[in-house]
Amino acid sequence: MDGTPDFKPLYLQVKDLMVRRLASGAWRPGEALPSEFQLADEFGVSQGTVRKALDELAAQNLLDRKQGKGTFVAQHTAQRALFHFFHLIADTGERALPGARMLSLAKAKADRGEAMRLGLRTGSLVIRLKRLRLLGQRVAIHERIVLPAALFPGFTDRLSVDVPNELYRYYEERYGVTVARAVEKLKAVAARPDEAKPLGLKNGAPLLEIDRLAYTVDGRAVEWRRSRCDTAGHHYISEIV
Amino acid sequence: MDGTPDFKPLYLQVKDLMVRRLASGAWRPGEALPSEFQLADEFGVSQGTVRKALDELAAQNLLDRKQGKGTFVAQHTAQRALFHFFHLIADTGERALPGARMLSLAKAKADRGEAMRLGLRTGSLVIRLKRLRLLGQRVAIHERIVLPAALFPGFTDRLSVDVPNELYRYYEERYGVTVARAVEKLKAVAARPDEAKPLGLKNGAPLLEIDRLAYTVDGRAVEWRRSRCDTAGHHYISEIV
DNA sequence: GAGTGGTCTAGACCACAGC
DNA sequence: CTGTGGTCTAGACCACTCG
Repeated sequence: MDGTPDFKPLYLQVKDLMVRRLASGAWRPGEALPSEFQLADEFGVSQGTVRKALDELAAQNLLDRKQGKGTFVAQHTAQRALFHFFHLIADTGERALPGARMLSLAKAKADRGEAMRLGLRTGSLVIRLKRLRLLGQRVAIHERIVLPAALFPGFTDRLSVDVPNELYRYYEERYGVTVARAVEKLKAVAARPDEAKPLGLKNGAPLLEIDRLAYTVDGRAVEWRRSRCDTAGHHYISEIV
Repeated sequence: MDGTPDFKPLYLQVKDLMVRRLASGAWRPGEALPSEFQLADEFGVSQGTVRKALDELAAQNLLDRKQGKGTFVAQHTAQRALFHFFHLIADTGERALPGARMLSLAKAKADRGEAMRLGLRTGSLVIRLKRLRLLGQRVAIHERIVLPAALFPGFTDRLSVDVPNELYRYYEERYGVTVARAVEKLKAVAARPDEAKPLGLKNGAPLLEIDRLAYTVDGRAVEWRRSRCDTAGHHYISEIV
């Protein structure tokens, strides 16, 4: 009747259960998981099967395994932001997290594009955030960020200056929203007047547009971010293996 | 005296031996490897240890494992080119390999930049190739490719029109040079006259520059490619996991 | 030394491809 | 039916961390 073979290895079933725990917040970022043998007992499988599930989750960067210490729920640290979620680096090879200067922060009703990308109904409330970012000393990125307001209660009540530079860590610590995965679409675009001016460029200057949708571990879109970057002296790095 | 702990798991030693076979051409693209048990016998380890080495090589896309059939050396097919090595896709989500139109093909002495990137001595011979590429029906990419001439004997002797669109497959089949890995650096740049004209753009129009260095399995750089792309209606995709 | 993850082994059985 | 890779188990031992 169906056609789907629907055979699912044990270790994948175990993995699904673990993902559910991560998504539900039963296991929180930074926490240590029970040992492999404890988990094996709990799930009624052998330690080897648990290990295979854990290894896959670690490969997806959802867990951190440390020999001799234990298995920990991955956490958004500065290091992770820098090496995992920020791909713009200086042409010299140096990496540094860019500073940020807030331009505006407001709550509004989602337009069609925002609603579609974030999986909301048109008219749902979203938080819109604009800021400039600095590569080295130079203002080089104009950034627009859109969040579903329902997931971030009280976000706009805070003074603009309070919203920190490292947003993913902030989402995680303050709202329990962990970004696990993102898809970036890159284009070259011409700078518009409102972007060119703060970046010290002429209208029409080439900018690298990075259009990012970020997702939680259970697949909900939680942030839409569009960064327009002056890539003089910097580049976006992408490794193909 | 030394400080390096230098403990190396068996499966990594086995993996190294296998990589050497791949690099040497003892195992050629498309070929089937011996079965896990045969390999285990040959290397004097258990089948589980061989499996772990094979799994890592498969994860690096150096091998293809097919249940019920065997383990095969990865090969550059159109599919692989499309999904693995070509990241420009239409904004609609459609993917298609771009056509190519050769502009020029010549042998010359490497300049400093070419020599440095390809790990050659200045003055070594390189092959320079320029072409235009089509996204859909539109000429949208201006591409410059540089190869170490020593690895591709007779390349420039062929009529330009003979050099095929899918270069990586051609390198592999004709010269036994397999591209296993690449690093791409992306920037937004302004179109120069010689680029703008064939692309039907104004001077200074924004282009996405993709600067790629491609490596063999044993880490030698074998191609430097710089593509400048008109990204109207297309984008470069990058997934962060 | 006790506890954790990492490696290695050996054997049984399952899913899949192809003759 | 046979051969391949894929899963699952159980047990031994190794490397690392920390008290």
